[in-house]
Amino acid sequence: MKRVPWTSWHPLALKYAIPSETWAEQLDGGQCFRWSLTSTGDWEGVVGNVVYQLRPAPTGLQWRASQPDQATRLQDYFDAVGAQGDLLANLPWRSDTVLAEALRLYPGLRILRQPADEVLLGFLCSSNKRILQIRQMVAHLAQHLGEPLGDGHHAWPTWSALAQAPASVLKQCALGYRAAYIQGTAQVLVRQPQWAQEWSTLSTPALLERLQSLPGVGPKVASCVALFGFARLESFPVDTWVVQAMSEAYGLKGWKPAQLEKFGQVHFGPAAGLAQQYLFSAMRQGRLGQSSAT
DNA sequence: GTCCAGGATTCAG
DNA sequence: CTGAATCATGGA
Repeated sequence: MKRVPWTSWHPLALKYAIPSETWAEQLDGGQCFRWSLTSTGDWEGVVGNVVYQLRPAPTGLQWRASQPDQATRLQDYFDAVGAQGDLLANLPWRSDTVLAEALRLYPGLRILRQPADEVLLGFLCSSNKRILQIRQMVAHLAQHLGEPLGDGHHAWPTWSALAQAPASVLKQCALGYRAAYIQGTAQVLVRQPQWAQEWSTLSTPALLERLQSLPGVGPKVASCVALFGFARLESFPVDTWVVQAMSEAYGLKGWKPAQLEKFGQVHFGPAAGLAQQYLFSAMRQGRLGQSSAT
């Protein structure tokens, strides 16, 4: 088996650091699905057709990649310039003790700027599944349909490969009823290779509508793709955990997802999606108290 | 064996 | 339009 042609190690300078207690939630907290903690304590993951490794060092965070010239790409992925960190100041944590607690639990947590194709494929797998199983489905898809990158790693499969995949191969990926969603969406997007770039010019409401025209994409998945894949930070995905958080910690019992989405965007403002990620993480890990918010 | 999952779609009323 | 049933699979 061919080996990963690693570059040398490079420093990764972040305006706002991601401390050690946040890394697991940052890279394995349900917004991305292809990072893993290695036996040596480093993080290893695939973005696009590139394998990356991250490791702490005495001089700071370091990374290397399976291809050269990835510095700009990785800096963008982790919002190295700190645009989101600056937005945190505008969230209502001064008056919202629930949010304040969630922010305190995961210092430095941010919305990764992932390729839209990967977010869409990942969340097409997400319906009615736990994060562990989403990871497994995506790993299977990459293994069977993605380009080999060395040492057993595989690139994300292209929509073309997904559209042409035999049913027997999709069956091995344990997608369940989501296989039809994935192949249906692939068959649409393979004819629009520039879809992400073209749709990126749409307003957020128009983008959400376009996304929901794809098979297997409803309100929640569209909201996640807009947030994680198109950097629409005002997007406020409402999943089972957010429903629970809003019900228990904010007293919004019985509210429907669409109502909670509206509430979130009004209450949290232009960076509602960022707030959502903190609340999601805290709730999912059972660390969100029941103190009331105003 | 039972229950349920970062929901979407289809169907009944 | 709203709410319920259905969907395929595997981990807990």
